Amino acid sequence: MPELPEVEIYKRYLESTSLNKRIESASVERNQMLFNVGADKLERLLAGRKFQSCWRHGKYLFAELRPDLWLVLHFGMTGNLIYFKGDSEKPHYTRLLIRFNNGHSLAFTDQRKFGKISINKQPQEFIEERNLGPDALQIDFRAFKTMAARSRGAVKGTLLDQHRIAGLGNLYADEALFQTRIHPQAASCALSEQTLRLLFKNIKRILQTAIKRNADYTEFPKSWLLVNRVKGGKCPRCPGRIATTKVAGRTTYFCPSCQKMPQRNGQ
DNA sequence: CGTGGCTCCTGGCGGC
DNA sequence: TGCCGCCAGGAGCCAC
Repeated sequence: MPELPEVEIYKRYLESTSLNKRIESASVERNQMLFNVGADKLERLLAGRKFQSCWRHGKYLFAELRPDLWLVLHFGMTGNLIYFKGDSEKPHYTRLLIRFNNGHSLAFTDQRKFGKISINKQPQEFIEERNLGPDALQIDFRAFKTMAARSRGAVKGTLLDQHRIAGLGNLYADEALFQTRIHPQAASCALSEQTLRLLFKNIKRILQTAIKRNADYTEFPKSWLLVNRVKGGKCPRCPGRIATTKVAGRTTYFCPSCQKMPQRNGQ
């Protein structure tokens, strides 16, 4: 599930495989994923150009074709990038295929088609158009605190709202709340400054650790909820059991014994 | 303004 | 063994 760490890994993958190579041709295999550009136009925009740089904001990946022309990828739930030799064995679920002049190709694959492909003049323009919040790795504590204080709903919903903070999805939101011992239903504006500071630090640490480990869950610390995400499973921290509930429409895993609702007077 | 519910899509899995 | 229905998950959209 591509959340911020996965998209950061895709960015590095694109940078290490596909930068500064002339694009011979491109083909759109499924145009329902195109957001603001037609298949013909996208193919024409890509052909003959090179990816010059990459940028990431939240769960969005931007690839520069020209200073005022960027390809924008969103990976939905099952999106992936695959760089491969030749185009004989095109990967399953390829939605956009980009052929380079070195005989290699880059495929944007997406089994469930929740991903989106678009074109924009500038990443910043796209971010403003979509009204995205600050990137979860870039946001500072002041902005984080203000954002949390303004949100009256459950803290889990706040963390998932890409307009407030961009990059966290269902799994990493649960992880951050678990590691900070916050109940996912707690109102975010009811959290003390001390708790918010801890949550802020944990979000950064969790995302950075995940990136360092290539977003490979099998390499994550055993103390994380992510690797113990089984209903009724043992909490890695206390004798309690992992439970599930729905928060903000999402299945939420948490430990009811170490993630308590905050008391009226803080904490 | 905020939120809950529905929708898109597909494969995997539990139940009968 | 087969089939049905449910679920996962990001995010836009609509109704309240």
